[in-house]
Amino acid sequence: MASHRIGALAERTGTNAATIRYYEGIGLLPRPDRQEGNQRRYGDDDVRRLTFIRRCRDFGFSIEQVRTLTSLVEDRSRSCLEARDLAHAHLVAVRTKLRELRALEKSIAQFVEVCDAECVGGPGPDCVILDDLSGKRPIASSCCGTA
Amino acid sequence: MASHRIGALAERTGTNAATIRYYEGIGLLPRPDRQEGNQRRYGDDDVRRLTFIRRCRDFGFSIEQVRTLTSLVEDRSRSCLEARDLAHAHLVAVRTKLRELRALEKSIAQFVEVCDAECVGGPGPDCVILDDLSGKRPIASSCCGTA
DNA sequence: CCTTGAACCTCAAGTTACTTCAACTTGTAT
DNA sequence: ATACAAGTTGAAGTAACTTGAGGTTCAAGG
Repeated sequence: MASHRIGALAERTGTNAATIRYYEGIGLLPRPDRQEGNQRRYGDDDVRRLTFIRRCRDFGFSIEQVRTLTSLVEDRSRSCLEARDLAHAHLVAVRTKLRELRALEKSIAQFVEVCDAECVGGPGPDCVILDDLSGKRPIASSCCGTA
Repeated sequence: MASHRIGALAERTGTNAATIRYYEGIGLLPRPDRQEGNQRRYGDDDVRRLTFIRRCRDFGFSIEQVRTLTSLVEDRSRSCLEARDLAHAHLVAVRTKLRELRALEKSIAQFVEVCDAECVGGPGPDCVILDDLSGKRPIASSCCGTA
């Protein structure tokens, strides 16, 4: 049985040690055994569990959602379909965000392009390209006229 | 000149009224005029500005980053090239976020797919798809065997 | 054996970006 | 006139951590 101290667990899972203690505090991780000098000792199960938690968090699940998911992992009498539904709901949210982000990327890229094309002669106080970002006018038109 | 009260501005921009007051408090939005009874009145400029802020926030830019961007929009004496550079830096950030989000979408979708494919016969106590998330095994394989 | 420095401990407070609440005032519709 | 929705303020609460203070414990070198 591999036994890790908090630093090793932290490194293995890419988690801050303080965050591990925090998770223990809120009951997301079980209280581990302690060695002689009161230091926490973790086993491979803990590595797996924390990896799972971190991955879910990275995926944007809230702590409460992760709690639900881990309880599903723990309690096999409950349906894996429940997990599927949770993941599916999350997928929908991710896809919405993705669509919006793509639109944003497009408009910023366009903005930068216009800048490159029209600001080369040097900027002026009447440059209007900043209006683009605030939606004052549609992107692309004249820019940087020196008064 | 269209003049909105806080509720109208909130609805138009998809922002909580409390958040609007909060933005005012931290100086992200200018203090608006007040009507007779001390209620805030906003114009179309405010609608645009808040729309811009919300858009940036939705895409993960911090309040401080948004502050920089809006100051560029506001202060015309500064170079539009500065705005270009900032926008370009933001574009890089957005693209990174996009990549991450796409990867996320892919893995959640895959997870849901595996669930759909393998859990249709009904879940069992030995369902192992949850192991996928904890990294016990690679995604995709048998699932939900009823003991 | 002793010391030194990294890693660990606890508990408290700080951070970001809001949201919620209480207690009150104003605006609007019947 | 009377509701009642929408607005006001200031303070406190929330999520999910992070940072800090002040004190142990552990592993290595002299």
